[in-house]
Amino acid sequence: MAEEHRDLYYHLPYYNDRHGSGTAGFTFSGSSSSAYTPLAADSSFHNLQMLDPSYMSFTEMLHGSNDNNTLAGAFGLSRTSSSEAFSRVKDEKKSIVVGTRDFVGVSETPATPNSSISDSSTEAVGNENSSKNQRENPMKEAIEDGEDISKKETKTKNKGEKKEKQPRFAFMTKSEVDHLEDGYRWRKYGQKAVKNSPYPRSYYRCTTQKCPVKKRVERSFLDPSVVITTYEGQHNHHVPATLRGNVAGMLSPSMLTPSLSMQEGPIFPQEFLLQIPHMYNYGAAGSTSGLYQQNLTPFEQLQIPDYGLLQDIIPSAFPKQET
DNA sequence: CGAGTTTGACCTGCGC
DNA sequence: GCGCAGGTCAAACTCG
Repeated sequence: MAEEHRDLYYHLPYYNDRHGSGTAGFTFSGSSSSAYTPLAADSSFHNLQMLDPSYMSFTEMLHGSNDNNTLAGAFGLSRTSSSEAFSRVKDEKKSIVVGTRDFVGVSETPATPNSSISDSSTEAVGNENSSKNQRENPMKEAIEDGEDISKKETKTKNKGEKKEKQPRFAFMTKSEVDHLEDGYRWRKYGQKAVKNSPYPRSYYRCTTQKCPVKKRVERSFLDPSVVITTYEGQHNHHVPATLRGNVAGMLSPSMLTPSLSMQEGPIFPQEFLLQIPHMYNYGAAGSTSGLYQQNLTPFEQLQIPDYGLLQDIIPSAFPKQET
């Protein structure tokens, strides 16, 4: 009831603003609190709406040129109004936002909005619906990176243990490095070959005790320069001190502290901030390992395995080309 | 020696 | 029921 499964996929194409000069290539569609307006979409995801491009530098976004002083503002979310912002999302059956330039975000709400994170029975229903929706809806299937959520949840459900539905964030980042530094410490616990992709998928867990956060890292085979990082769950701790200096220095305290407030619900924007690849690591002077400076259309960036179906579903959103 | 990585085995769900 | 694919485990290994 209080919690629900949410998957948010943000596309962080690349980051030009290495030195915070305010010339970031990271932009959002829309502006201000409506930047990340969830769009009502029917169950087949055909109700996709292109938003008017309005640009905002990454730096501005991070430093709060928007209403709420955080990235949340850029997404139309804020620390104080995140529930409101998300409620806007969850009121919709499904939502998708596509920016017309450098940012593409897809937000999605659960098939069972009322399912509780701790209510296994409700969760079971949600699982069924989720699986069903995935089959019925290629978009959803693509977005959820196959059926891993339903699989996982069903798996745990069958074990008789209730496992929280973990919200997920996926970032697509142009990078030559697979494992993007994000301020947290991770332990790799698995690697699997991915079907239809020459690139393996790596599985990481946060090494902090009792922190449930996992992430998966894989590389798009259509555009090997794109790394897809999917975060699952929420950190219940701060960024490790050894890394915080690097990270926290770039973020306001308000961006850092709320990540602890699990009981207040997911604070995605803040987590998001801390998990933005490249913000600090590859922004370091002298780094040559990180980012391309070239421009890409969001559609080029979207052409990763799991998102390829977007092209079929919303052809108007993609330039014509053979894949 | 501890922390992290590698990698094959195992488990589970789904489609046929 | 079987095979496939995704996800996880855990022993062995590497590294600092």
